[in-house]
Amino acid sequence: MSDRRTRKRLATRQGISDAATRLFIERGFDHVTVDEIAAAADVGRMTVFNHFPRKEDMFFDRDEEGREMLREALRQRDPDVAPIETYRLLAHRLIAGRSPAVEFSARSQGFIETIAASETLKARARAIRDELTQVVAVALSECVGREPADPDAYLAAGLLLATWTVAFIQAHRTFRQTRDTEEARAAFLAIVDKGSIGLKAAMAGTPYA
Amino acid sequence: MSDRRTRKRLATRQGISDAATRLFIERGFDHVTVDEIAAAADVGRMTVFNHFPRKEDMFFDRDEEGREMLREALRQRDPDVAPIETYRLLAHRLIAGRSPAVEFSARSQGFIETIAASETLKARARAIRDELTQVVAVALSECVGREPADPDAYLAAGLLLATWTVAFIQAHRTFRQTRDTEEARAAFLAIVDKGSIGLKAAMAGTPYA
DNA sequence: ATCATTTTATGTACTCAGTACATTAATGGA
DNA sequence: TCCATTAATGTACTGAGTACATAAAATGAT
Repeated sequence: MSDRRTRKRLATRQGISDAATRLFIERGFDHVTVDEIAAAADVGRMTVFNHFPRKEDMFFDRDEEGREMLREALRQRDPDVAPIETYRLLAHRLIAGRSPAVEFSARSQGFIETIAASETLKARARAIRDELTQVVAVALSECVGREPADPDAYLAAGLLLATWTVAFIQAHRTFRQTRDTEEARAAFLAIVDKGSIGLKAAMAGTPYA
Repeated sequence: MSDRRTRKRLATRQGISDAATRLFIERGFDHVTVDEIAAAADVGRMTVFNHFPRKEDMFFDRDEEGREMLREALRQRDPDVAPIETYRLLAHRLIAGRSPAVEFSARSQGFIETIAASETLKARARAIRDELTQVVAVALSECVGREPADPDAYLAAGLLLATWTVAFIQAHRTFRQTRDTEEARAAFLAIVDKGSIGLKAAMAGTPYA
């Protein structure tokens, strides 16, 4: 088994990502050079680019998990529950389960502020949001047996991600002002629920609602 | 009057933007250098950066018009029509009026494909979408006399821009497949109308619906 | 018209992300 | 141990964007 190899490779990768993320949060994304990251992680500059084609990839290193979560939610859904309702329930489950994906804490605040301070990181966050929209659209259409390019699925996915995005941002705003995690969670769910009402109305008559 | 100065400045700016856009569409955004743009526009390289801080600014040179249109729609609205319905009517008006903002033609197809082929241009397109969302959220809250950070306004704006974005993309897909402008227009309005139903449901009980 | 002022165009020299390509070194299997 | 594979690294380059200085053009007042 060629295991030590992969373990070492992953360790190197993690070391770079950790060093980079720490530096980004400390000093801001745009005030950290790749050379400094390489030095901090004690690797060569090219090793950094070997593992992370773009500088911002070191910060958003776990974005595949989000995609997988959204796919998995529909894959394991209760057939009696409509896809859209499944996603609403997922939001509640993530909050109840203290999922890091919707965490409102001093730590997550640091991440958010780091992103907000950098055009590059904001751009990547938007790209990830678009990817998630695609994932949901495809998962939705597949889930009800429609073609992958079904316009209804795209509208549903767009509305869903818009809702979650606004919910996330507003919840973080709430947390910033109140420093109260529970209040932020409540704000998140309130907006998700409100958006779900709209989503269901828009999808009335389709298999998604 | 210091008019020739501004006229010359604007002419220089327009010349750069025109040359750049032509080259971008011809050869792809990433295969055109700023030096080539400067040469094509017959100006110095620094003049390019003087007018356009970012390369992609030369392509998206008229994005302020979109913001102004969305603000103006609410400013001049019929008080008997709800803000959300105002935006639905705006979409229909733009289509009926053959507005370049929602044009489906071989020319617009060229623009879209140029954007789709470049991560940088896609990133800027997403940023513009976010800016439009902000504009709508602020305009909406202002329009009904709520605070500018009203969560309902942000949700409404998010859902609205999500709807328009999906409508625009799907309509362009329709056009690409059918080459039929009218069919693309119909697809655009169908999705906008469907989204509006959801938007109204989500905003039920607020002054926005 | 001429000169001083302001604004616009431009040149020089730099930083830094990202790429192409070559090379070294570590690892695993035979 | 020797060979094949893969990871780490070095060198040299391209091209966007910045800082700062300068030239050139337009303006207004005299």
